[in-house]
Amino acid sequence: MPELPEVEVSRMGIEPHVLDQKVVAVVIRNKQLRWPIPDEVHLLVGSPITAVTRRAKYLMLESEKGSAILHLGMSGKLRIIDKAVPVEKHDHVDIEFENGLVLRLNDPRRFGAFLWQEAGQQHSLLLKLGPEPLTDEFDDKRLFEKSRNKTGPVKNFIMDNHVVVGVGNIYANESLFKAGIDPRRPAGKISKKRYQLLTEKIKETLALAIKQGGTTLKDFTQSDGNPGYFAQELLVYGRGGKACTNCESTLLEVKIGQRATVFCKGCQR
DNA sequence: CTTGTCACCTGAGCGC
DNA sequence: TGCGCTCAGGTGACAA
Repeated sequence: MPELPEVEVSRMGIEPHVLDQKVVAVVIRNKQLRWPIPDEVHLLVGSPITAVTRRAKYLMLESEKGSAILHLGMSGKLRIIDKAVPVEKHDHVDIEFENGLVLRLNDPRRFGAFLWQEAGQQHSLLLKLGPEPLTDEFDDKRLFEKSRNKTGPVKNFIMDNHVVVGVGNIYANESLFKAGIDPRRPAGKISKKRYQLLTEKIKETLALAIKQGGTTLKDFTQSDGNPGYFAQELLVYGRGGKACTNCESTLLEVKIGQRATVFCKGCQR
């Protein structure tokens, strides 16, 4: 399900309901997510949430004791609901708050994670992450320099979390189309000028997607249960075999690094 | 070091 | 209806 925009939309949806709210219970129905949920997550109980933050596609519920770290994997969804709402299939975790609301994690494929980070510590998963795409730390200079000597396709390069975080399959496809770059082109052979455009398009695409409430394909919903509307803006993702919106030629679909890749042979070089 | 492949898991959609 | 197959928005772990 979620790429950075969907996670950020979830964060914004959750924050007003849980900020400064004391956690009264953490209910775990199935601890077998990508990793077993550690017992330490119960340390959240009794303290108010001091912040809801995001790093890459990880969400952090912070408290004085430490932070609960949530990752939605491919199929995870978070909802803010009343405690009385009946539990459904794949509702693995509830975080209950003093105000009677519950943050409920539903994740059919269980590629998501629910982990714990001691106050003042940095979880090992977060240590090696590259810069946030929507900050000034992510710029064309960095992209260009990191790409030298890279022989693999540029699409894999921009999806590499060491290079920049939060660019998943949808937005990699979309950004490369908007920048007019063939996703198969070796990352090390792209000019600085073209990386400048790509950097702009990545930022622009992610920012627009957040504004639209994320991309609803099958099952993404915002934390209020409403869908995101960015799917209407998709120019190439999921449109293999259809006409390019720019030149009308047929969009090609190939696999790059096991992932569906759609591009226009005419517009992307 | 880099690069590529596999694995984790469930559900939807398709052809037969 | 049912079976078997493929595919799906992520990413750590491992092999080469």
